[in-house]
Amino acid sequence: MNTSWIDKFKGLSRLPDDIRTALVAGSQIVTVPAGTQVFAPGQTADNLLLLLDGTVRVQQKSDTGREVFLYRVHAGESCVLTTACMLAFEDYSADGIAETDVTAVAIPRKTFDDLAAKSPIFREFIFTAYSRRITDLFTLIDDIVFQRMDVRLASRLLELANADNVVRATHAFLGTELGTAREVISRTLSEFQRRGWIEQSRGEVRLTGREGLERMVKSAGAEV
Amino acid sequence: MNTSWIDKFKGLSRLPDDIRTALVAGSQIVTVPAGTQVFAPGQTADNLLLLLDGTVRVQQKSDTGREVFLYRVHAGESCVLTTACMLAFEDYSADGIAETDVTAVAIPRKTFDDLAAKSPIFREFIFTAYSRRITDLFTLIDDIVFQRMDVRLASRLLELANADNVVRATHAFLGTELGTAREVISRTLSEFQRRGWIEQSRGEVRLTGREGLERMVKSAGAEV
DNA sequence: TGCTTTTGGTGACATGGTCACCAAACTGTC
DNA sequence: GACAGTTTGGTGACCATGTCACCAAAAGCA
Repeated sequence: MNTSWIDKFKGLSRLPDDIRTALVAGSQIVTVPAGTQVFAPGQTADNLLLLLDGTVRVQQKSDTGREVFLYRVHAGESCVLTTACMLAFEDYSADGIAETDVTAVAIPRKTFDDLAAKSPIFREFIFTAYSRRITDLFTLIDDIVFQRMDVRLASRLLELANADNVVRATHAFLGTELGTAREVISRTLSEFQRRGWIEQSRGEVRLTGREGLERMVKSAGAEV
Repeated sequence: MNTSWIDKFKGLSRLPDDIRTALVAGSQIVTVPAGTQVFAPGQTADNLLLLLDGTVRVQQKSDTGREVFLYRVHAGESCVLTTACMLAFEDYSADGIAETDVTAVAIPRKTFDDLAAKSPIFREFIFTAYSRRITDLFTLIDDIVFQRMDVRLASRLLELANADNVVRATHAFLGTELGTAREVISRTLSEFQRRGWIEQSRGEVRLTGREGLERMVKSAGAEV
């Protein structure tokens, strides 16, 4: 039995051998293609997912059809919201989408509960994951309420850029990512371009002057 | 040993007798006066609080000194953020203040961990509490991003009004409550007054036409 | 090629946040 | 009561952002 994936998760690496064995035996590795809805309100989720590879985007759907990005689950993190999903709250309306092809460890409810009973380290791992999400949401709220749009966009561009300093995203995508309107993104990007920080082409932003963006973010005392 | 407070918490009422005894024996009832800081970043919290009476206001402090209200913990709910506080995340900056005199059950870390190991029902109670907070934050974010200020204020006034339809709060307080500026509250309240929905006096808003406020809230498909 | 869809640009306008002030209402002190 | 200081609320000007109504260019497709 291969337990090697366990060490991808910081909080789990200290698990004793018997728990590691139980965890691996009681779970399975799954892959889901990009675009799959990993969880959704009303849909019973009977697995806790630990991401080995890829990213999951968690977003809030409003009544009016618009969407706000909440957070992104990366490899090495767990998608605790699926456990909240298990509990099925009435008015809750967030869903999770695989942004890329995703490989994950699926821990069924029974295994999850057994381990939570037996292992203090596993418990701490779960509580830490919950707390991390909560504090992430705190900083997101702080950001939305207090931070200027141009700073938030600059910060997000730096985050999303690949090794070639290119962000592959439409203005509309960046809009939902920051919970704003496409027009606002268009205007702000034009301004960035005027300052020589970026070049634009359809569906793509090329960062030609990271320093400018970084300066803007830093001088605003930026959160992520 | 008096275990009667346990039944104030919906998720705990199903606890078996031995766990009830352990919970009561391993915790104590505390009271804190209004205005006390219940938890804060950097401050080690070694107790999980279950509120028996009073309310705790959880708010985010921004770098610039402004504050946003995040949520309110009521009697019968647990203040799970103290557990997050135990974990002490770097960039986390929310604090909790007793808004009224508060009576609470303080569960020290050791008892908490013992019970989490022994009782599936206790575990579920804790996970439910976490999930509840997370979904609360989701609806808050949705509200901030999509809802108009006048609707949010109307909704909040209805919530905060006492039995006499009076809200005792300054404009500045309502401002932090909704994450906006005092001036915006002043303007919006003037408009409500013009429409005959409220009367104002210093530090006090009297709801003289709840129907109008309720209509506004309902027609916006309102969240809390 | 022409038609449709996706993406991006733009002006006009409404809402909300910020700033600078002022005025009125309370508080405490003499 | 008179006075000064503090708290609370009101207001106009201005800027940032969200909304709406269009249009145009680019890409996809029959």
